[in-house]
Amino acid sequence: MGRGKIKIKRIENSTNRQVTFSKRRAGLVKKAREIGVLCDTEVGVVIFSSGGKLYDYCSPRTSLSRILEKYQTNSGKILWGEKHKNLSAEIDRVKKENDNMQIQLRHLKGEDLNSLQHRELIAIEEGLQNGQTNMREKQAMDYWRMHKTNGKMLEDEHKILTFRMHQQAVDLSGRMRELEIGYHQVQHDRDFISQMPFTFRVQPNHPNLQEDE
Amino acid sequence: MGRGKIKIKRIENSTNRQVTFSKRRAGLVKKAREIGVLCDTEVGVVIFSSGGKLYDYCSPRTSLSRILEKYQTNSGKILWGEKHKNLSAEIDRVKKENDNMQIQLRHLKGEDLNSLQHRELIAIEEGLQNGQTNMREKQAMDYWRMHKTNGKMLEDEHKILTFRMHQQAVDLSGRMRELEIGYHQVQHDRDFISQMPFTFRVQPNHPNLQEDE
DNA sequence: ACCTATTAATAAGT
DNA sequence: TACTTATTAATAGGT
Repeated sequence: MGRGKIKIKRIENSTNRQVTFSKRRAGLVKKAREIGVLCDTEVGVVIFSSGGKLYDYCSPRTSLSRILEKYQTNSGKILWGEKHKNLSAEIDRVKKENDNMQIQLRHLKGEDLNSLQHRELIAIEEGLQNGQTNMREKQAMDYWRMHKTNGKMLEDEHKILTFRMHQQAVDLSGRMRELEIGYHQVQHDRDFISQMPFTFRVQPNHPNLQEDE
Repeated sequence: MGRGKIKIKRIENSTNRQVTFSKRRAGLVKKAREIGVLCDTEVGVVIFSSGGKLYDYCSPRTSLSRILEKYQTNSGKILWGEKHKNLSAEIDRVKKENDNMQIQLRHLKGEDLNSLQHRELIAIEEGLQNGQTNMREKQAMDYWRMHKTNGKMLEDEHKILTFRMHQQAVDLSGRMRELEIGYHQVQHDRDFISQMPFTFRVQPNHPNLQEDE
């Protein structure tokens, strides 16, 4: 890939060899970085120039020595001591925790959903609902406290608020049940609507549809 | 360098990620071999797939462990105490990451909200809404695919579904705006209702309240 | 695994 | 060592 094709054999001209080394070293490191990011992997590269100079690369969130150690553990060659292995194992353990949380976060943010089954989707949606319910309670509490502090809390309005929140909770849990049931009905039913999660059904008395009738 | 340009960021689709990993791993090793031959250098490459599997390459006439040893000797900085320190620091770093994610997760689940400011609460609620929107899109897609496969997809019902989802999105974003505005109004107003986030207000035409009128 | 349109790497020249 | 560009090499997306 250049002005001409070259054979993969030692470059005799030392200047050219040096230039090619610089360029290709940069290329190799770039490729290593890319595969690390694209494929979420740990990569380490060590290069000794013919002059004996050391160049290296390793993916972020780790270190070359850790990669090398992992290599030794994995390939069965033991050069370094036991205590360090313990530390390394601890790191692996914590990183695994880390990965799991990362996945959970992704799921809660609605990313990476394709790998999930219905059951799991339902669990996540439930989690989101709970989160929202809690958020709203917290916000309502804030309002309540604020107005109490200002001496402006009105009993009636608090009642309305409470009722409304209760109503929402009931509404939500009802929808969740409908959703779950919907997913487990027999699939060869002709009645599409009856299988649609309640969340998506058109409610006849919904304000935005009444006008269309 | 393919049918399309890609961004260098984690490939979300796990199948594609796997395929790309295989291809690029081969490419990386080829490049390593080439620079070794062309420039007469020793090269070592270590890759851990996200599944933890080890892949490596090292130039002929040597071995990875020899390269690693040379690396240690040459870089000299990896004395035992030093290495120990590095590992400990790594553990600390990863644990800190861990804690942060844990906090994020808690917040998304609606726990531990008292330490947050209104702005942050709003951001989190927005995140929850996005997550739900994505969830629902995914579920709607699943339904659509399912019924298409069964040959039972009815055009009209798909239209209703689409309309309903759009309506919900509009509804939600409207509520969010109302909520944010509500929080920043002057606090000494007598009118409690006007300060209440739209989310909590009683809507006169809500089906569950109409009966009470 | 294979195919190929496209992008990316780079050899040679300056 | 850095820049340019003609050319080859790598590979993304599809089958």
